[in-house]
Amino acid sequence: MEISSKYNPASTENKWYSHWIAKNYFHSEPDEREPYTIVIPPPNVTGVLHMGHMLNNTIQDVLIRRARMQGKNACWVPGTDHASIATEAKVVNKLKQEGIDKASISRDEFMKHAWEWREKHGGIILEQLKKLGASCDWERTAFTMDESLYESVIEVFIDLYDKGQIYRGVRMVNWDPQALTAVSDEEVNYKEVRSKLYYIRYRLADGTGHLTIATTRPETILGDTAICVHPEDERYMHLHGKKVLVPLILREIPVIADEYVDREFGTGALKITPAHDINDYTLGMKHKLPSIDIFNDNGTLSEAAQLYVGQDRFEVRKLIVKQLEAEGHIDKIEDYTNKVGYSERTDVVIEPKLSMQWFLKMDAFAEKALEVVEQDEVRFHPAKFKNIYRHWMENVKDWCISRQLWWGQRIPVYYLPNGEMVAARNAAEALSKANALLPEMNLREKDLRQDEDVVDTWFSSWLWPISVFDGIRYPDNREINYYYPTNDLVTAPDIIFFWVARMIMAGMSYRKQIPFGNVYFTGIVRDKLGRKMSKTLGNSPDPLDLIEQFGADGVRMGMLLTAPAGNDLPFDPSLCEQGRNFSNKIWNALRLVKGWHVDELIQQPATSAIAIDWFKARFQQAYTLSDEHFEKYRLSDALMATYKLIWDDFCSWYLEMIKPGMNQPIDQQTYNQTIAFFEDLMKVLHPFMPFITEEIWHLLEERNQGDDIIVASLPAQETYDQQVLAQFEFAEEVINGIRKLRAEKNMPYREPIELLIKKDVNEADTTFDGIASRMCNISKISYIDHTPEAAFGFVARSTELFVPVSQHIDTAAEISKLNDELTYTQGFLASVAKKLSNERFVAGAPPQVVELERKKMADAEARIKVLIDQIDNLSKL
RNA sequence: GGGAGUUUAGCUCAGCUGGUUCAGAGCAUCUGCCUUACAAGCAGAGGGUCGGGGGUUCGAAUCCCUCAACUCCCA
Repeated sequence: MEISSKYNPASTENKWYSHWIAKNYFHSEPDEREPYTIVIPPPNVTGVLHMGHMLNNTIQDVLIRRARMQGKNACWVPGTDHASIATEAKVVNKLKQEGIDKASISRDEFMKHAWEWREKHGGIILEQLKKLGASCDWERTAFTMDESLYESVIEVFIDLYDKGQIYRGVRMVNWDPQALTAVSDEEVNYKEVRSKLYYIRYRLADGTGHLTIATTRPETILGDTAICVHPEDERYMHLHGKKVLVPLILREIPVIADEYVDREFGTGALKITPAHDINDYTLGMKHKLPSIDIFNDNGTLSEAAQLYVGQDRFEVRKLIVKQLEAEGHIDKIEDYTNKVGYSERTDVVIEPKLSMQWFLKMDAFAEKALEVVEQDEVRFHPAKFKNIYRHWMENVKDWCISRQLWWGQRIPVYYLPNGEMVAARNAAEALSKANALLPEMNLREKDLRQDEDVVDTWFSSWLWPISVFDGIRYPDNREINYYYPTNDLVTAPDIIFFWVARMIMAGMSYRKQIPFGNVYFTGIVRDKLGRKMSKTLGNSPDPLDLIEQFGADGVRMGMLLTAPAGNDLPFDPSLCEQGRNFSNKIWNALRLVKGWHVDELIQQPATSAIAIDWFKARFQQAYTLSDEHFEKYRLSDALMATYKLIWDDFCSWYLEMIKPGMNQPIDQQTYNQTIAFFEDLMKVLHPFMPFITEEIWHLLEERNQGDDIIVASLPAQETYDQQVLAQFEFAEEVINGIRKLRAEKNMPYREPIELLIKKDVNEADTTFDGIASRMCNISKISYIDHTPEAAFGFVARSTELFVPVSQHIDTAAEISKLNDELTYTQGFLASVAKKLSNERFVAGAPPQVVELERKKMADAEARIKVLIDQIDNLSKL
């Protein structure tokens, strides 16, 4: 068979992905097998694949593929969320470019445009996942605006509304003046910015002087309704109850006292703008202050501001400072660093704003959701995230779920003419509910008005593990009963509250069951400078470019190796190189093995039989280790164990042990066993590197239809021979000793050497002698009882070994080296002896530990004797 | 300001409930090799006072205290 000398990922990857799809291997239907389910954390439908997704989905694919090969019914549900703010912004923009103003079209028309946009641009990210090898059940692809998911959201809203858990109220919300909607606390990013602290004078109304306050937002003075000082602040005692005048507009406002004020900050006098600051709002409530909202929804000043009406808030800041200065109100201006909230969606500065919104009460949800995590019913990996989760749950605030948008599930609340409300699936149902409520009014459909807003996107995502199986609308359907609860959720830690927490809440509430058993928190992918990768920074490599460069397998491996759970991942594209190199290594091993020709007539060499025994044991040992790592969700360690098994044990050791001589045939038995090993290795590696393993699977042997590695069973776990592993360890020490000797003494591998072992052959373990001979090009191994002259010696364990040489030995150098080792060993002995002579140690330490120390002492003594002998012998030369 | 976490080799990280002279892995580095599977490779080697200080203990990277630096979350 002709096998190309370089592995070509691109063609291989497309070929096998199509094959898997054609065979429908990714699809799952409920059956009698044990289910293994993952629901994808739905990416934003407007998104494109970034490094975080790559990491996240690689991990999910590893878990899913492994489960599939374990014989479970593996089901990975893909999908996207509708990202109301982001998508609406895109659609509005697109319309604007076409000369259409959103305000000029109807809600229905807008929705039509939005769906068009989604058909055209949505789901790019899912296509990209295929390049990565993601084995999602594409037939199950879900979207949060799909009819069944949409209706589920409405059902849940109505249910919660009817239970009184959803309420409407005026609250200070995070207002996004660009998207023209409220956003949740979790959608505000606080950034440190350099700004100014303005010291502004307010004249006393009685003309007896003035009072200076400090603020970062001078434009908001127009909304001031009080000045607050600390009650015990002596500087201001005399002002309590007096009035001051707001500069420029000369509104009279009181000076109040409250312990909230930090006397150290600024001048110790705080201006209070209840409509535009959350703390001021609280104070305003407490002191019954009026609240003057000076901003329009788009961030310009309103009539209530009296000045600068219609101008933008940041523009006004500049203008008002000038005017204040001109009129002598500015005391001084200092540089100042503070944190300002930005909208995660539009990146504009959030304006705290009072508005009427819908809220969901959280406390009842939080209690149960906390409990299941505390009790490890839902397990977090790594567990440290439990603390963060607990802290949030214990301080959880009601969830603002309304958004002033059209793209999303419209709030199913209908207002009656008298101001009462009903929640209903549709207008007809609302009408009948309304008439039941107010029979005497004889209402008609046109008397009802539905709320204009939609619910937060996360209000659909939190139902995701249930709604993708339609478990809200049909709580007893076959799918939800089979697939729920799902097994693992893989996500980045920054959205632990967005939905890990809320999915658990929804699960406990609507299924009385956890939504998933394990949550794997990935790291956040950062660049070399430690910055989060983002489109705005432009510091993220294009994942598809990487795949092209290193192959999907290479990229997958590069990401996994350096990404222990929960640790940030400083990404460097060269990491993928390691993955690519590994692919190539495997490919070359295949070329070697498939290059042999088999002679059925020749006997299996004894060395090959031993090599096979050893590798069998070694394989099981590493396989077990890798499995243990999986149990702990330490995927990078599991991969590393497999990597070393293949590269070091299989390629560097095993293949070298059994490799026939140049142009020599190999015996049938060894060949078959080697192919079998290769197959097992590919199976174990498959979840990590699906493409190359499938390719090699098919190159190793002719396969029947349907005999594909993706659906093969993982090798069985067996107990293994510990003894042969121990024997090998000694052989390895000997071989390494010889290699080192050759390197140091410039003895090329080509030249055969003799090996003399100072040991009684009847006591020696000669199992690996043949293998050592092959690997080190040893012409003869002899067991001797004396120390030979003119030979380089070295020690493995407490056995002396020698390689006779013809050339001159630098005895002084040899002796010096032996002396170094002697010193070290003597030091070691001393430390052990000290320990053992300490009665408190012998009495206090557990017997096994003491026993171990005794053995160490005996070994060290034997080794010292050997070393001294050697030095003596060399000295005689 | 409140909370959590991190600090071990040049880099990224392992080191579980103290116990081999325990300090380890991968990558990177250095040296020697184009040994017919592989230079995307082979064979060797070097490299760390486990953030600083103090304590508990027969024994501390591991437990306690303290200081410092960094990161994240919340306000």
